Amino acid sequence: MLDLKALRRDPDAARAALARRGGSDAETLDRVLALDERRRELLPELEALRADQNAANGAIARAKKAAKETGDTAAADAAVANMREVSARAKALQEELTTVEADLQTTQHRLPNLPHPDAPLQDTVVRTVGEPAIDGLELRPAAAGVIEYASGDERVFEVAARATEPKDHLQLAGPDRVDMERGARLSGSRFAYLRGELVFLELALVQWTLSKLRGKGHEAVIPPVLVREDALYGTGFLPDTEQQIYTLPDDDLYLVGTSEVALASMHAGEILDASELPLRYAGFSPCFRREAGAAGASDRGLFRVHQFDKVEMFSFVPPEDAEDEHARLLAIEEEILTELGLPYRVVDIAVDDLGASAARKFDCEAWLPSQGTYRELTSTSNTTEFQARRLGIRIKDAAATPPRKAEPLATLNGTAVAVGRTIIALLEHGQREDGSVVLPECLRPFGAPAVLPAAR
RNA sequence: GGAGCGAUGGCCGAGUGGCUUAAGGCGCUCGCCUGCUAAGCGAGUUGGGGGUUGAAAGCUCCCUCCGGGGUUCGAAUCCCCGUCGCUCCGCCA
Repeated sequence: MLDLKALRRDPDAARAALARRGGSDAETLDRVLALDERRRELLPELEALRADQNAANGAIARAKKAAKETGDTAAADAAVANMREVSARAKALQEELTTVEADLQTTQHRLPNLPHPDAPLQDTVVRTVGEPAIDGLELRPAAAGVIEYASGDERVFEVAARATEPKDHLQLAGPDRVDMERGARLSGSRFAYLRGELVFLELALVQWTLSKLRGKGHEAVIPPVLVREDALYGTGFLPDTEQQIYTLPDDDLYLVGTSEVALASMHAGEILDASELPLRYAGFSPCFRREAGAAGASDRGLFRVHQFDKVEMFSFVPPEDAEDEHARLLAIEEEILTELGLPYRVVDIAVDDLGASAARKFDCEAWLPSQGTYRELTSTSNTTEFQARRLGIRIKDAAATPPRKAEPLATLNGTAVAVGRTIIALLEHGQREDGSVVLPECLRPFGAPAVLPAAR
């Protein structure tokens, strides 16, 4: 949600920023401004009547008291009759105001966040890190260091010219470890059983990540994944992505598509003292997505499923620190990919693809050998004050000079590990000629096997 | 799933239709007093919206007793719906 006062003060700036997203936000903005104006016409009128009522209140009380003693109720009755009229007018005004305010709120909720001025018009590769090849197939130097390429360097790698075709994750895992067929039989397409060693790989991945994040000040959280509508409106998923969300109509609950929803809502309605910030969390939860209209053969296996587990970073910071925090979350995502030995690139996401709540978003895309391309593994968004304003999360600093009144803070989110997609990348990159898979050293202390035997 | 009880300021807690503009206490802040500390005395202490202003300060009005409706000239107080908490019964991984 955007700041009404700011919109009122400088509507053209907002209009220009929204125009970069494309779409018809300008009309919505005009409607918001018109409703706001109407609201501010009605308010003083109604408040004047209220003041009358308050003033008359004591007088009526005294007249009633006097009437009780003297037995003469005429004065009291006249005062009441007079107020009856005022009250009727106030009631009519109140009704109109309520309608206008409800209308204002739903209209305001339709406006997306203003994009960051640096958010590009097209997806832009910021940097590419690591050699997009496969250790186990010896298509890459044994101890390849981190290689950085300049922004926009879209180097083409000779993936075709190799002795052995890389296998994809389904071939490497085999139907006993990623069981799509039985998953489909149970729940439909895009559901899978994860079995055997892969379960320990997931748990190791999760615990390695949570431990790392704890060291960086992110408190581990397992949140509810069934939430009320408010949480989805508050985080900007509604009204916007309803076709993507599972609902339980009998209970008025929704299955979250990411723990971002639950983490952002954790402090809904709270006023936090500046000294408590930053608040950083790492949520671990399943995520549910309907993936309506996402049919496509390129998303075989675990890449795009209706249910997956994810470790999500979430930060509450003062608005002026949001950009630094965004860089920090991105750096953690890159650190994780690097330590897992995955080549990746960072993409600055185009304004028209930001989603309602983000002002800026970076995706980290890992190289998938079987597809010969980079695919999204993680993503981090700076949602500035957009979510906090909807959720009523504010920062206050009484100790500051001058004292800082309660105002919305900034929220940011970033994927630490999307388990399914990370497993895909780990399998494909660790594969050896015989079909076995070497897993990253760092996961072993957390219970991951050193090597996954070849699929039967 | 059934039955009952409850929700008041940072905290405790009074308040069953009208000077409640929410008593009283605790905590906190400031001041006075004071060898120091404690005690004592005095003042302050929810959040939000509108108007005025270039902005801030100030001034002013309104709202705010879990949330939303209703009754009434007037609601913390009465009625309805919802949320959350507690107790009992039933069920249960």
